Amino acid sequence: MPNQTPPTHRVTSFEVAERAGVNQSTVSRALSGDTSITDATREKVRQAADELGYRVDSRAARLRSGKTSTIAIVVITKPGVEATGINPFHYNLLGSVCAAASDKGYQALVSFQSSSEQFYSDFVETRQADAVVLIGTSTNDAAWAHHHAILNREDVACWGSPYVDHRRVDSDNREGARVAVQRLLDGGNHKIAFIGDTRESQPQFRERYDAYCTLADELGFESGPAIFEEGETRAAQGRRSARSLIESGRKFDGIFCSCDAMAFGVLEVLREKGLAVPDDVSVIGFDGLGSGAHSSPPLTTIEPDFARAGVLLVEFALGETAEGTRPRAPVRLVERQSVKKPG
Amino acid sequence: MPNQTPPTHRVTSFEVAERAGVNQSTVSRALSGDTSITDATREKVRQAADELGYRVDSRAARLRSGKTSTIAIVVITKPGVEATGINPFHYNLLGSVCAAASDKGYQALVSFQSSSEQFYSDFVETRQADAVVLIGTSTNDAAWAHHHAILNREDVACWGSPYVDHRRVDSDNREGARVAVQRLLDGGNHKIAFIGDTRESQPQFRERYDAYCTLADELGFESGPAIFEEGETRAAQGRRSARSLIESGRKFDGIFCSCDAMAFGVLEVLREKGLAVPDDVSVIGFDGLGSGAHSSPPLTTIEPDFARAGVLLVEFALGETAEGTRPRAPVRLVERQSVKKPG
DNA sequence: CTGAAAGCGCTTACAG
DNA sequence: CTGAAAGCGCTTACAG
Repeated sequence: MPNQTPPTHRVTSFEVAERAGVNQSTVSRALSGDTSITDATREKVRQAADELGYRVDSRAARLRSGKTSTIAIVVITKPGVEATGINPFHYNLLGSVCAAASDKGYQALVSFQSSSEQFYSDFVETRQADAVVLIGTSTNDAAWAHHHAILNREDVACWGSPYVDHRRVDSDNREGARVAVQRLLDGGNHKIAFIGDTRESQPQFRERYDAYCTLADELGFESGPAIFEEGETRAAQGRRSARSLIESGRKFDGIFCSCDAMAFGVLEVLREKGLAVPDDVSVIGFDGLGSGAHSSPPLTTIEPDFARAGVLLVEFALGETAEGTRPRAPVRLVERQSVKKPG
Repeated sequence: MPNQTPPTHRVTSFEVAERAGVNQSTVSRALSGDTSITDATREKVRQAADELGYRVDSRAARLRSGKTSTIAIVVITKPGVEATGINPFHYNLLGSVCAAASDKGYQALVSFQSSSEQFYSDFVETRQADAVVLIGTSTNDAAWAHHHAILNREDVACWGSPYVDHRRVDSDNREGARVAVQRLLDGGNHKIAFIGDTRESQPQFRERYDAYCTLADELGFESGPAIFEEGETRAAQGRRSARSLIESGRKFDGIFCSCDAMAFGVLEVLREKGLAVPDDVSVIGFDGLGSGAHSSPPLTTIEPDFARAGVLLVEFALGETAEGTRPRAPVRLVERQSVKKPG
């Protein structure tokens, strides 16, 4: 156990230098791993630092070096929604972005923003971060409008923005739709309805719907217009949309939901109306929410590769992505029990 | 639109001072809201700053002022678990801690840590933060062991640690157990089983179990030993524990689960065994997970006040809590459909 | 391979 | 109410 100096006084590199009998600059080099330093010197410095309980002050180091080694992550949430009400999708993405940042040697500075008094993104200007990643619900118009101006900056990347003309990362929605629809077809479902929010401000859902339409021609299944009814939450939208679909009299034996949160509402109404899932109608979602494992029945879904999504966002914000590219997170089928088994 | 200088050169407070015709120190005071500055001067400075696109460099400001204005939040997760597999409870808590930090004027530096190469908590030593909040799964022994030494430091607070003798914040577990058990009783269920992980390393669950035992005497319902079977996930533990309970032949008409994640597994097995919830057996959970709204049936549960929990953690870490206090987050009943209606 | 010096961009006593 | 000076604790050319 080294002699720790009492924490009354902050130990500086100067004192370490004195104790080790070297110059302050040598302390800095030794501790930062500069290869020009002799092993013997480095060891001497390390020991002195340990004995004094010295740690470099990151504020000073960053000021002098000009770096921040930090990525700001802003999570946009809906006003008035508490922690338990935030779509788990955004939490998952947050976790992945933090992990990706960390893997690249960056700290993650995160803020949750829902209403105007919280809107803030000047992390780079104030030298708090080298880049900013924005993620969150595309339904908070005010928040995205506030951040709109920075969304095409080279040190920014986002997921979930309602705008298409920007530095965004998305799921591979076309491929996801293809896998979803194919899975329904394999289960013998050929009258496939699409439930989801395809308004202009929801580009990711529009992509899924557009792909569904294209695939209907290609693969020859019965499609139709997107079904969507307003509601407070995605689950409520799902419930009302499902009712609307049923009441329309339209025939269907499969439903492709634009997101899991809506699918949960759809599942509820189907059960309530006495329609068995998957025997009467198969349902597939999109997002890969973990809670889908506990819905009734457990929800089959398309899951984006979250780890990859985090990496893509961080790389994009750090300017490591080739110009003109729109990065896409790969997707995969998560087989559970809401779609009829093939054959 | 003010004349923005090209970003080739970083604008300093010195240049703003020149343009505004004041001293550098006046710029600093004017922009930081120092009340001794005249409105006229402040306005002059503000304008010069706007015209030059000046923003204070937070690294320099923090170095000089000695502050960091940052709280580090470390989220402990299980090794090998991806973003979708992290218990949503910890995400919710993370969101609340971030919000609480922000409300107090602090930034939140967050890291997810699961395995030894990621373990790190020297945020205060390296002047990256003024305090650290640790949250996460109590099942990652190695992680908590690594952080054990700092858990009684005045600038640290935690939630979920397997150790009891430390600066921890918890749900009001006794009150939660009381509300849960009373709800079951009100629904006419008097043979109440407890399913949960009550090993020593899970103090929060032990508290719930202990309260259940005490209440059994007080309120006069049939209790019994805690039922717990090992499993990879909480859901798996819940499934195996439910099977074990059923196979034991013990009579029960109500189950109090130590956490929602296990309750989801319990619900599955009950359905599989043909036991109707809540008609044959009522089930109540603990944690207030949002996904409980979509289980079958939707799970009645005890929810801690997450917003308050976040505030308590931040205040504790910031040394604003009275000495010797163990802060407790209040709890409330979230009525859904897994417990029989009273009367 | 190491030292001596300069300076990153601010804030804060200390004066007046 | 504002100015002039000092200095927070590092890193990095520049020498040798």
